[in-house]
This record gives sequence, structure tokens and C-alpha cells, in this order.
Amino acid sequence: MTQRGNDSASGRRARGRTTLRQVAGRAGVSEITVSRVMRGSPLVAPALAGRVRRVAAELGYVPNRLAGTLAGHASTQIAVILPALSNIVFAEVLKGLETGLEARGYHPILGISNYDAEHEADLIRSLLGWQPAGLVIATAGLTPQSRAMLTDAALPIVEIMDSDIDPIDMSVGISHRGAGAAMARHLVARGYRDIAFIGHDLSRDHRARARFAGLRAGLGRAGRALAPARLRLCPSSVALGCDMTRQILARHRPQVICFANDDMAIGGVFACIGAGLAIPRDIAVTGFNRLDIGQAMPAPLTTIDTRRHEIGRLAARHLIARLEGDDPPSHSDVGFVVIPGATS
Amino acid sequence: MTQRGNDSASGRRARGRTTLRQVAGRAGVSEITVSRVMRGSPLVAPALAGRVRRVAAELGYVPNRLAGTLAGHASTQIAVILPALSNIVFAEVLKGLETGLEARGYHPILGISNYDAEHEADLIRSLLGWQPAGLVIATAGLTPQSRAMLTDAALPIVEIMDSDIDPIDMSVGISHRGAGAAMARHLVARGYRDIAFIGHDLSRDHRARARFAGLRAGLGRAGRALAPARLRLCPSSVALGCDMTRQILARHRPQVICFANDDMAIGGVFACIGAGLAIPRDIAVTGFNRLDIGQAMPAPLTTIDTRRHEIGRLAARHLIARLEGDDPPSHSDVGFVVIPGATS
DNA sequence: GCACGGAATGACAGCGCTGTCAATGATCGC
DNA sequence: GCGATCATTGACAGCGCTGTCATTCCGTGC
Repeated sequence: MTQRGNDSASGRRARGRTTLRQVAGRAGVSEITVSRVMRGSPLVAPALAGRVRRVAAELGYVPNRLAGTLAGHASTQIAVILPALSNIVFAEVLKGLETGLEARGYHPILGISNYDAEHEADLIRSLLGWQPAGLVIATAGLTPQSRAMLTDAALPIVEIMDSDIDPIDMSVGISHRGAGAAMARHLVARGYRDIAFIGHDLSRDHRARARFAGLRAGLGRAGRALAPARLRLCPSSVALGCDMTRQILARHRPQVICFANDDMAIGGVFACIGAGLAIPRDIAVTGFNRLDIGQAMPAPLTTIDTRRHEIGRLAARHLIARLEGDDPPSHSDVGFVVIPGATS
Repeated sequence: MTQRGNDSASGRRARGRTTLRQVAGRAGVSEITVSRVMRGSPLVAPALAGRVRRVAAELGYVPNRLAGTLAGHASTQIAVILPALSNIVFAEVLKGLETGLEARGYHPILGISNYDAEHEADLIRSLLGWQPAGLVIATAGLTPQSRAMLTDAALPIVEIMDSDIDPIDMSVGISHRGAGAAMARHLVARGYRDIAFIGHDLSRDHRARARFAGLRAGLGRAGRALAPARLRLCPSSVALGCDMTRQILARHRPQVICFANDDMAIGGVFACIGAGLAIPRDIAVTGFNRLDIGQAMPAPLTTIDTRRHEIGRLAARHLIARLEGDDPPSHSDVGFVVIPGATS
């Protein structure tokens, strides 16, 4: 652990990483042969391949994927752009994606748009600069510019979460508008009339907005009205759901409160319990997403399963299929599932 | 769609992306000048720079970062390896990291080890192949091989979450053993004697194991014993906490149950409520991590804030500092905070 | 009017690897 | 025994960009 030349005081930058050439020199073969061995080509005689592998291991050789990709036109990086990570939903989608990609040797490069379409455009530009083999995106609302970049880039793209779209290339998701409508049918079937809605900042989250629109339209078709929605211009959270529920209860007790998602709904349940109300006898509550925690509550939450794990899995699968020359469907609706629960 | 090579039916691979040369040709300047303009070099005359920028925009030119990095030795990718993403804790750390990195033009390449040290080693190897500028890792238990690769790689490395380690390069975290001991002091101060512990698979999660060891040791020092721990060899979850709590309650009611983390503790709270027990009168409950949801419950959970957001932020900050030639501390303990709550 | 210094631009080599095709032996059929 | 064939191996030219000089063109001061 002495000088070695690298480890330049502050930088600790790696100059002097072992290269193909060094392995080749030490093994007494040409660079291309080492390259073939490292990529498992059957063109190299087994004995030679063994020797080369031994030398490579000895030298701790790690192939430079940058150079390899530049020369060979075959990146194994996949750009992944999500609107947030504070909500467990996207973390689970990302988990599903990472697992599916990693299993086939692909690596995600991550960007978080914060539900900001402009920032999303910047992310698209900079991630495309890495020449990824493909791109998976849960849109924050593609700008025309973003759309143009993606179209021009001509690489496999999966737009995830929403199936009510006309995808640039492929889509995997559910119908959020349909999910809202399904919740409306559920509420109508249960006979509720005085229905309130609590949500976070829907102006940025267009999928939550679609659910809300579907809910309102569905209720309208059944002749029920939705009380004016209560929205707070901040990200969704348990605490927010709790707080806003208390506010509503302070002036009026609706028959049911629909929350924009499970996080908020769980906060709502806590607020109702705190107010001494029995659920669903005194007041009903519904959420969206089917978080595990909502189902573990003493009274499992009425909600809609968005099958996000399946979305991540399928997105990875379709992307890889396309990369391997297959022709996966350009439009996949994984279908949501209404979970009746015990809170409505 | 004639020859052009690109958009080959299935592949949709981009051959024919605009290159520096094309921009240079169209603008009537040399490649290097375009390169300078794209990187904002002051060496180019403003008028010329403007013209070049216009041409680049017209052609939708996106610099190829692979080539740039290969030629210039300055990647802006940062390898990030985490043990899981199912738990919101790591998702939040990742969010903090991404934000900090993105703001300075760096992009995370993600790997999830699933608490598997062997897989972690594979991830390290393959991510290092991208010649990242730095690496952030929440260890799943570095194998000697992993350690060697990281040492040899000679790039800035931040080991996050745990501060009770001798870092390869830098560390940012808290003392998990200390946190366990702090919880022990809290319990002793409250006068509890009959203390149970419920956890998930600690064999793989060495930080949870350290907390447990700290708790047990702390209680031991105070002359209290911990009932034999109940562990289930599966990942932690709300449902698991709920289930295991029911099992314990079926045969005996301890004064307090310590859970390996908040998720499990929340499940425990639900189980106790379901069993008609009042918290903390009939039974106390403690968690770990200080999840928002635990604090939003009618009785805020007694827990320990692990300051994970701060960990992510600081890890990004120190990494970037190092990359920019500064000399950040090699060892940062962000400190945990005991949150007394109302469940103990 | 002229050498000089600085600003602006370019030529060139090469980062580490892979695609392509050529070269080398070894093997084979007749 | 000899050309054809196959299995191996290598030479070479780039992928698209940037570091490092070299070059050109001014305005300056004397």
C-alpha cells in the first residue's frame, strides 16, 4: 500500500487501472483474444482461455464498460426516471425493475423528476447522454421537448404506471381513470351519498388527478355528487391525511372520505380513531395503492391494488424482450384490483 | 425507412445519433471547438459559441458521455449499492443521495444486493466496470474480495448507515450498537423488567444485529435480562410484526416488546390493539427508525430517529467534496435521536 | 514598421475496447 | 502427398470525444 502513483492525495481517481493490453501482454496473447475470453466467446481454445482468465484475475482486471460500449454499440445501462421516491410505491416499482434488469446484466441509471416536467426533460437529456440501451419512465408530464428527444433517440422506451396513454414506444400500467371509476362504483354499491375527497397536490401528479376525475365522473353518472375536493399543495403523507381529516371533521362528518392514496387514508383512519369515530360505522375511508400497512391495520383499508410490483417486473421484461429482438406488446394493462377491505 | 441502419424493426437502436463531427461540419468549425462550446469553455468567442449552440440545438445534438468520459477521465456517474428497497428507509436515503448528486451533475447507477454479500461483490465488480467517479454503499457485509476490489479501485467511497466501522475511505452513519444501548437505557429508566424482542432475519442484516446486541448488552449492564429473542427468517414487514406479536401474546404478555424496526413495531401495535390491550398501559412497544407513519399514529411510537435523510445528504456532499479536491472527514457520525413517543 | 504577447482556433493522438477481415497452422479426403 | 477446410489467433481501424500542443491572427508599444 505504498505509492503506486494513483491515490493522488485528494482525488483518489483511478489512473492505472489494469487494461486489456496489460492482461494481453502478461498472458502473451493479443488484446482481442483477451477481449473474447472476457466476453465468453467460444472462439478461443479452452486452455488459452483458462490461462487468460487466470492472468486477468491475478491482475484484478475489470473490463472498462465505457470503452466496450463505445466500441461495440451495446450498452447495458437502462435509464430509469421516476417522479419521486418518498412514496414506497415507486420504490417498489424500482425494486421490481432493478431485479428484472440486473438478472439479465443490465444496470439502471436513476433520475428523480420530483413531478417537475422541466426537470424531467433535463434528466432525459443527461441520461440519454450515457447512450443507455433503453429507458423506463414514470412520466411527470412529458414536455414537447422531452417527447421529441425520446422519439429521436430511437431506443426502446417503456412508459410505466399509466395505460391510458398513447405511448411513444411501449407502456405498462393500469387505467387510473378506470380505477377512480371503479372506486365510484364501489361507493355507489355501498349506498354512500355524502362523499368527500382529500388529496395532495394533484396539479403535478397527473395520475392521481386522473383517478380523481374518474371518481368524480363515476359518481356523476350514478347521480351522486362529490363534495368540493380538499387539496393541499404539498406531497402526500400520512401526517397530511391525518391533518386534513381533522379539519374536515371539525365542521362536518361525511359518510365516507376518499383519499388520493393509502398513505393519506391511513392518516385519515388515525384521525378518525383519534376523534372517537368507529370505522366504518360512523365514517368510511378509502385509499388507493393497497400498501401492505393498510392491509395489516385492525380494519384492513378499502383500496385498489395497483399491482406496482407487476408493473416493474413487466416493464423490465418487455424492455429486455425488445433489446433481444423480440416484439413485446406496445400496450400492457396489468389491471387494477378493487380491495373491499373493512373501512367502507 | 430505407437504409439508415437505425430503427431496425425490432431493435430501435440508435445508430445515426448526431455526433460532434456533424455539428462541427454544419457549423463550419473544428470538432474541438464544438466540444469546448458544449462544455462551456471560455476559450471560444461568444459569437461563434452562439452559432455553434444554435446548430447543435437544431440537430438535436446530445453529447456522448461515454466517449467524453473515456477521453477525458472524468465520469459523472456514481455507483450506489443498497441492500434493499422494500423498506422506505433505503428509498429515502437514495432520494437524499440522488438529490445531492443530481444537483451537481452526477448520476447514480443503482445496484440492490438483497442483503447478499456475494451478490454485492458481483454488483461492485459490474458497477466498477462503468468507471464511476465514486461509490456509495450500504454494505451487506463486504467479502474480502469486495474489499479488495474497492481498495484497488482507488475511487472515493462512502460507506453509509453505520459509523461503527473502519471505512475503506469514508463513512457516514450512526452507531447502531449505540442506538441499541440507548434504547436499553430508555427501557431501564422507564422501569421495565419483562422485556421481549421481535425481529426479522438478523443473520443477514448486520446493522439490525448490532442494534440487538447493543440492546441486550445495555440491559445486561443494568441487570435486566432480555427474553429469548423471537426472530423469523424473512424480511421485516408490518404483517410480520403483527403476526409474531399475536404469537407472543398467545402465551404471555411481556411489559414491553422491542421491535427490530418501526415497520414491525407498527404491526405489533395493531396486534395489541386487536387483542384489546391499551398501549402503553397494558403493554409497551418500541421501534427503530422513526418512520413518519409511526409518529402519525394516535399514540406516536417510541423509537429512534436514524436521520437517514441526513445520511443521504451528507454522503452525497462528502463524495462530491472529495471529487472536487476537498478533504472531507473520513468518519462522520450524524447521531441518532431517541424519540420517547407515547407507546412506552 | 516590426517583434511580441495574447486571444481564438485547429491538428493530432489516443482513451480502452470491439467489429471485421486476414493470417496461420492443423486436419482432412482422396 | 496436396489443396481444401476448419479452428485459432491476430492486425487494424475506428467508436466519439478531449488533452495537448501548434498555429493563426490581431492589436500593442516603441
